[in-house]
Amino acid sequence: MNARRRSDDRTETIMRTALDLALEVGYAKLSMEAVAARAGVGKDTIYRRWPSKALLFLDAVLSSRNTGLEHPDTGDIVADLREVMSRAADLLARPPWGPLYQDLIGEAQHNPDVAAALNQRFIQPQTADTLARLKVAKEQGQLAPDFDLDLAFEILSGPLYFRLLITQQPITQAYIDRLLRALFAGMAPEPHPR
Amino acid sequence: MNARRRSDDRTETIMRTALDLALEVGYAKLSMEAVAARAGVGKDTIYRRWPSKALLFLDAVLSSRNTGLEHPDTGDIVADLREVMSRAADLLARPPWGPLYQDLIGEAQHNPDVAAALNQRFIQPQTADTLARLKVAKEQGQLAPDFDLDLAFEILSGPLYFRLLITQQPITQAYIDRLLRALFAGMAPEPHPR
Amino acid sequence: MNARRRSDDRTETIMRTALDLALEVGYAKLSMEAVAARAGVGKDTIYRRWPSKALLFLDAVLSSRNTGLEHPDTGDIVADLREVMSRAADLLARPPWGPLYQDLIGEAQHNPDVAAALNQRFIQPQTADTLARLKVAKEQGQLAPDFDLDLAFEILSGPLYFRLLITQQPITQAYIDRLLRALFAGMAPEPHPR
Amino acid sequence: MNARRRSDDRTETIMRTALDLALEVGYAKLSMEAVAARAGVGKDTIYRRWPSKALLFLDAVLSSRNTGLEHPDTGDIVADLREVMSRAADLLARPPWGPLYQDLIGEAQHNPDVAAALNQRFIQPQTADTLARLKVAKEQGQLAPDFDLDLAFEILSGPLYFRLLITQQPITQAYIDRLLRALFAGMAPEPHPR
DNA sequence: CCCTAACCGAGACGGTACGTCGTGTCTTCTG
DNA sequence: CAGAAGACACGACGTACCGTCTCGGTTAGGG
Repeated sequence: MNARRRSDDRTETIMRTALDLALEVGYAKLSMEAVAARAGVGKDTIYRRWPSKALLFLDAVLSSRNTGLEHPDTGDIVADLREVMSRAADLLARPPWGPLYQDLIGEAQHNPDVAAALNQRFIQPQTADTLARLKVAKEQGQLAPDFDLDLAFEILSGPLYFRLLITQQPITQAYIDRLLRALFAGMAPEPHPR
Repeated sequence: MNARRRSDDRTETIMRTALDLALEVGYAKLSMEAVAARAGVGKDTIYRRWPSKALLFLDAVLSSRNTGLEHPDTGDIVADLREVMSRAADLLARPPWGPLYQDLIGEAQHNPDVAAALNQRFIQPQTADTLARLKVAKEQGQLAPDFDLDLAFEILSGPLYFRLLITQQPITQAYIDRLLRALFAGMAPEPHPR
Repeated sequence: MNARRRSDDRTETIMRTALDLALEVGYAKLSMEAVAARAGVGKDTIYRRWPSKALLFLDAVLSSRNTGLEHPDTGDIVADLREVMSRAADLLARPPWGPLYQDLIGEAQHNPDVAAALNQRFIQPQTADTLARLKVAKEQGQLAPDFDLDLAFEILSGPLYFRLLITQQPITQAYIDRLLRALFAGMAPEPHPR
Repeated sequence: MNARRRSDDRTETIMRTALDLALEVGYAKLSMEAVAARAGVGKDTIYRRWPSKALLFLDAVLSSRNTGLEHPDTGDIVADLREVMSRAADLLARPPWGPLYQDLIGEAQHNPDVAAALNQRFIQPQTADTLARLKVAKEQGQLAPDFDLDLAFEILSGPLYFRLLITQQPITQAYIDRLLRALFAGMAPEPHPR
């Protein structure tokens, strides 16, 4: 009801500053000293809140905006997935967020705390949202009763991450459509499946 | 024809030392100083050969062994893919190689040189090998003429990397089988696709 | 008239704590934070009373005890001086007071406030006491009318401080006797002075 | 014969810089960071040579000049002592050297390394020089055979240090003369000594 | 006897400096 | 004469205190 508490102000100032700097020089060259200096804050004030650069960065990235990646429900599961995948590709594979997200995942590879926090705060909610939408579709009969929702999610997500992190090929709308078509129309090895 | 040249010895000594140290303390805590000291080599001798820690590490990891991930051809494309995917999962997602491979990919996220070298020296050959095997299968009529080989490769690889890098769920034989079944038996959403 | 006021209690608690800590870790490693923490007192409560660590320390040392260095008057000026000098050497050049006193003088070298307070609160009273005793002796005819009292005091004190602060040689009873003998029997360079 | 070695240059640069800074801001506010920055040198380069600010400062002060406090020998011991004491008072009790010397002695009060080095490198040589001059005088019959040389030195030095370090009274030529007169003419307690 | 202003503990805060580590370059000296 | 050894300038680390500044929670005295 009343004004935001003093310490909260600093927390947000620091995260915003960290994000700004990360956007300017990249996560690798981000330094606690620079964040402290630009934020007009003592280093202790940062270390009191985050034990490492990695977790500050994670917090800064994940707190900075609402992802806008919630699933709509137009009644057409394929259209809805297409919509969210497109938005995700636009957001996470393009500047300014793309490099930050890549760095976050890069850091997670050798930092269990970051890996855990990233999973808990971003991957799992996003996964749960997708699975919920798929579940509704299955209940509405748009998907077969034995449709493997978990696997479907990974088949849709995996290739996108593969392109983002490994081959760095662009993730186009056409590619998303190919993926969706393969998943929902079946990728039968023979001309006439079944 | 005669004994290996002196400088080659050093190159290999350094790479082996770097690899040993990386296995002991992890890539993040690997230092050029430590490599030089343990290898009994001047730091310049390292910098003369590699421009950065990242590329030395990449070289050390990729040169250290033959991957053994070439595709067999038993005539059964699914069995052959299953075999290679299992071997890859065993090799790349488990200690001692798993963490190193993860670190390599992590480093690639903010280091274009590493990303390029990793692609060129590991990902692309591996991709080409798989695609070649798939092409043979298509020519033998095991796959439909319009079967999207590139996409198939990414649908098989993507989810494995997703689990390795993002969710850190285990990559079991059962999971590989689920993936292969989905891809080759089709994942029709409705009982009677099309 | 009634019980000591609350704030006085704190003042003494703080000084006592400062003294304890100084005895344990030395003045150089004494910190206001540590004093506050051990005294169970806020830092402001200390700063409200003393403007700096140095002046708190000075207060703590000088308030902690009565020196017991007042001059007796047995009628024998030499014996009386000998007595006081011995007591001073025992007190100020030996643990636990010696190191504290040395630190105080050390601090005074670059802190005019400490230098002034030390002079005013310890050195000058002590000097005045000695000079008063010498004056009585002169009036009693034990000393020549033109005996230079001020200089005599400095000749007695200077060498003691020289040993305490500079050469760190022990100040023995024998040394004090040598000093007194030199001063009162004369240190004639030639067999027959003048 | 050939040019000064590189590392020697840095050693001297650092000492000179430390001395300059000490003259500007005083020893208490001298910081290793500031020395390094102004000398254009990494902090490690300083720490490789001196383990602490105190020892760097000591080295800087003691190496910076020849004291010029060697004893002349005009044949008149009193005149020679007077000469050296005057020069010492001018040098050590006046800016710019006075404050530095005071700080050095101040630091020595809680730093045994500094105390030892100061004694060994400055006090003892100076003492030895004075005693040698006194010894010559005694051999020439200017001083009585039982003249206590060591004590004489301390009676001459002690009061000067007492004024410098404790009471901060000025050390005038007149004061030096009073001291010398007292020592050599005798300070008889009675009107007619002996 | 309650109210209220002063005081207090606790410790966050912006700073400064510490002493250490690793980087990539540059020197020195040796086998 | 190449290479080990390591010095070097630099930048960042994470820590310790400084002296100032909130923040609530007493606490005692005056109404």
